[in-house]
Amino acid sequence: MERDDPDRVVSAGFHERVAAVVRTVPAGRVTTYGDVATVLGSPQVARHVGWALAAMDRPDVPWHRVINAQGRISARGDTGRVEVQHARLVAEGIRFDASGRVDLRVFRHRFEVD
DNA sequence: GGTTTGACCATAA
DNA sequence: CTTATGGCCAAAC
Repeated sequence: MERDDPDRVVSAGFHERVAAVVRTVPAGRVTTYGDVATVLGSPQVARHVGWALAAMDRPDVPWHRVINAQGRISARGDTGRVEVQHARLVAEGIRFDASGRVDLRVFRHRFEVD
């Protein structure tokens, strides 16, 4: 990471691009890591999307609207964040089924596809 | 500077 | 449904 200033969030170009994309997701909608990665250029960088989001604690980035391709909230070990993310999505109108999954057919945001 | 890891994904069994 | 595997690439160690 940037060993210069821990306070100065991030300056990595990748993270910034991820932030820019995630910011375009409107409330009441969700997107997936793969989708964000695809918009960035390659669907294979999905892992980095999640990785980048982990470094973004800024309020201007709706990171909670980013879930995995299975319509589920991902949290490798840190379950605390999952509850917050789930609560935020529900508050925005996202509906989860009994299995805790989101219907991507309905809530998945399309990135300006013509 | 090589190895491990990771908020993933698709596919196979 | 779950588990395993390969892939891709940047950060962390």
